[in-house]
Amino acid sequence: MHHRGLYLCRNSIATFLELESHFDRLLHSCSSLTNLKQIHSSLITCGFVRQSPHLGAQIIIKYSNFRDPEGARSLFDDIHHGPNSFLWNTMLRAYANGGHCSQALELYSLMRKTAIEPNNYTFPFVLKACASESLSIHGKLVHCDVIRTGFNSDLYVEAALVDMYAKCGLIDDGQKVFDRMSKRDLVCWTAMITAYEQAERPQDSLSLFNKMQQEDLSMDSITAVSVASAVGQLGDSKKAQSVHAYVIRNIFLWDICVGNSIIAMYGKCGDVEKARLIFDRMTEKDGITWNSMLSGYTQNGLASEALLLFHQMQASGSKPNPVTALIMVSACAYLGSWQLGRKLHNFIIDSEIELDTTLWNAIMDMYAKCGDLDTAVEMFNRSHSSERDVSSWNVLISGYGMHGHGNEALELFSQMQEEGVQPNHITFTSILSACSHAGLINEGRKCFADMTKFCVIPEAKHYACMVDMLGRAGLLYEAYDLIKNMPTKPNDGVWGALLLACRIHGHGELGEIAANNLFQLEPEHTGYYILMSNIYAASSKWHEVGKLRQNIKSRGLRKPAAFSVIEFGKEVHGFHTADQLNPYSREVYKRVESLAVEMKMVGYVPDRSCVLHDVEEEDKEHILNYHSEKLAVAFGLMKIDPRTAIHVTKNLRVCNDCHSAFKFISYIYRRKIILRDANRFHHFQGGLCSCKDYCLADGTIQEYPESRLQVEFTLLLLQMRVRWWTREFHKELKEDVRFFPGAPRSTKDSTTGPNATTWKNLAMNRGRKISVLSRPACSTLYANLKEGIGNLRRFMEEPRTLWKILEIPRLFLDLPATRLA
DNA sequence: CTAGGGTTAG
Repeated sequence: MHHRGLYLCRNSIATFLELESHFDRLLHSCSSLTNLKQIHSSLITCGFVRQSPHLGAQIIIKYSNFRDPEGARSLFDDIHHGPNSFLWNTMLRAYANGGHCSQALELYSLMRKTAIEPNNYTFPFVLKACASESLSIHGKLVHCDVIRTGFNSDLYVEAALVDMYAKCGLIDDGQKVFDRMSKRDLVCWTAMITAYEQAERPQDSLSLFNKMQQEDLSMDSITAVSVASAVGQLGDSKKAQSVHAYVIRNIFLWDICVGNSIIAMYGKCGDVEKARLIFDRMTEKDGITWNSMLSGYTQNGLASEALLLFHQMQASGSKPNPVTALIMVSACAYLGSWQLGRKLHNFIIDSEIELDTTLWNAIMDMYAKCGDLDTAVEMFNRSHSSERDVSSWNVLISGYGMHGHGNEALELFSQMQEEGVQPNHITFTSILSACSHAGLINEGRKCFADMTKFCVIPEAKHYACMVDMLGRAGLLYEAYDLIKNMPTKPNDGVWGALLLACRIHGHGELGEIAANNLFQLEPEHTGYYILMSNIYAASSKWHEVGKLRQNIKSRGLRKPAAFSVIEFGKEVHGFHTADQLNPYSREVYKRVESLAVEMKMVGYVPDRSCVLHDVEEEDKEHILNYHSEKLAVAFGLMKIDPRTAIHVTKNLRVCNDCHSAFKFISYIYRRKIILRDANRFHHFQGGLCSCKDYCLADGTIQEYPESRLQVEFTLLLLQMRVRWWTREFHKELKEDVRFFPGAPRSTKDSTTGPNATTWKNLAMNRGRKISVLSRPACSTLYANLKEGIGNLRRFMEEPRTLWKILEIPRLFLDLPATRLA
């Protein structure tokens, strides 16, 4: 082909038109950059290049399609442009479409200097360049040129101005241009509708859409995409259905984008089934169709469905892109599945998906949320500071916070400032919640006060962190004052934090205030009714409890189902409360029953207040055993190598009773249990939890938690002459709680048994103070000890039957059997 | 001969 072109030139037979149409055909069938360069050079050789601006323009466009703006520019510079702006416009188009906005603007200013008059074609290209990099100042200057040259009533130019202002974030200026237009077509309506949608103002976007319909304009597929996206932002399932219906009625030719945006819309409105219906009906799909469906699943907590679909996607040969990777990494983070997360990480590396900062951050976050903080830290350290952005720091700060390492989080926060990284609103959410989890109240107060120094305006979520922190520490009125002085209206997060604090400290008055606000804000949220009814129950206001229960019933509300996940080798096991679907459920059921007996022997007392059903006291205890997290931990005890930690993830907050049980289990069986709940991580080891019981206790951080006291005390009893001591201790308990708090009343002979001194010594040997226990904690402990000892006595009386039903904990086997006889 | 509005992740 190349040679034929030259032949035609040499023989000079061909007319201008013949040559032009010849090259036209060549360009039409040109399919590679190399091919294009050949055509370009043969045009130069025959000297025809300067003759036909038409061909020049074609080649410029082709170059830009092959993403080679330099090639386009070299041709452009070669040509004698003549006095009109045609080729300039084409070159501007090449720059603008390729996203080379500074080159486009340079060329535009060169054009102005060369005194070439811009026309109605010039402005849309230049404005597009300004829009793509949000250069509003340049955009405004171009707007001046538009007015000066009199193109301000050209429909295309006006639409481009609207779009430019919107993309630069100057939506009001865009609206002004839009309002002044004498005639509006679908494109500029869509531009304006999209502008509001992109600005996350879905209401404005949709009301504009309604106005458009009143002008008898119907949408096309591009409008449909924006409208669907706006409805998705609203999360209004009813509106989603009407948009869907409207699209079916008014757009006869669906393209993939419409299908994709409808899938995304349904996903965001919580209607995954409908999304899947569309997905299955789409005969042609692209990468975004996948991704939209996957994120629909993950946004609705259906991570396992997402994983299944991802699997099918790979099986069908579709290639995941970086966005797919991001969605799936977050699904693993949600599930807390380290195995799956690790697999996915390897997959990303193997399939050479580009690991940009966003994806890198998501993977770090995934590891932190799967309990593997070390790997997250290592990844952070391995990245160069140039590859880090604010989110990288945020991810690690919140990771430390989740695991209860408040000081590390604070250290990272100051390190970040030393490196000149500007903290944003998310940084402050992370650092405040880290302070809250670690009980670092003064540090938290200081961070909150410093926010304005960093030009971050405290939002409701920051107030919620503060209320949570102060509230847990028992500073309920300080928390309430903070809420009252909020510059904006307190939201559900803020009141929810106060309500939780009131539950912890049994404060009915403030609890009612918080609850009444919450019932108005979120009338469908079951958790708030339950929290408030717990507060009433704690102060025996049964009438009020009944009223709330009735309220829940009449609204037809249900508590979200609790769910716990545990990994075992390559298997991932999920447990629901009282689950019978799990293949191991029989074994697990037996194990939780025996666990309860074993734990009671060392002083565990089931916390029946954690059962909210209206059932007999004895049944309550039974129900506690079948909590999803207990089932998962029991499974872990049976199946997982004792040298490795048991990792469990729960979708809701851990229940108080399970929290206490896991402390016992970690002590008795010498197992490390790492539990992720909806709020944070709990690392159980040796009878202690890393959260220092901050989530449950009355605010005083106990250096010596009650569970540990109970365990050690009971073991002490076992090691001594059991029968006798049990009886003696029982007597002692009846008299008084001598050893808590403060000094013992009298010092008995230490050889006679575990009196106050024995206790003190026991505690001292471990470098602990007993006196840190507060009075309410003491009375609970006292009651629990009493019940625990009662249990122990009953067991002692029938040791033989007991051993039969138990898998005897190793610790007991270590004890000489004679002592028990 | 050259023109304007778009979908997934956080």
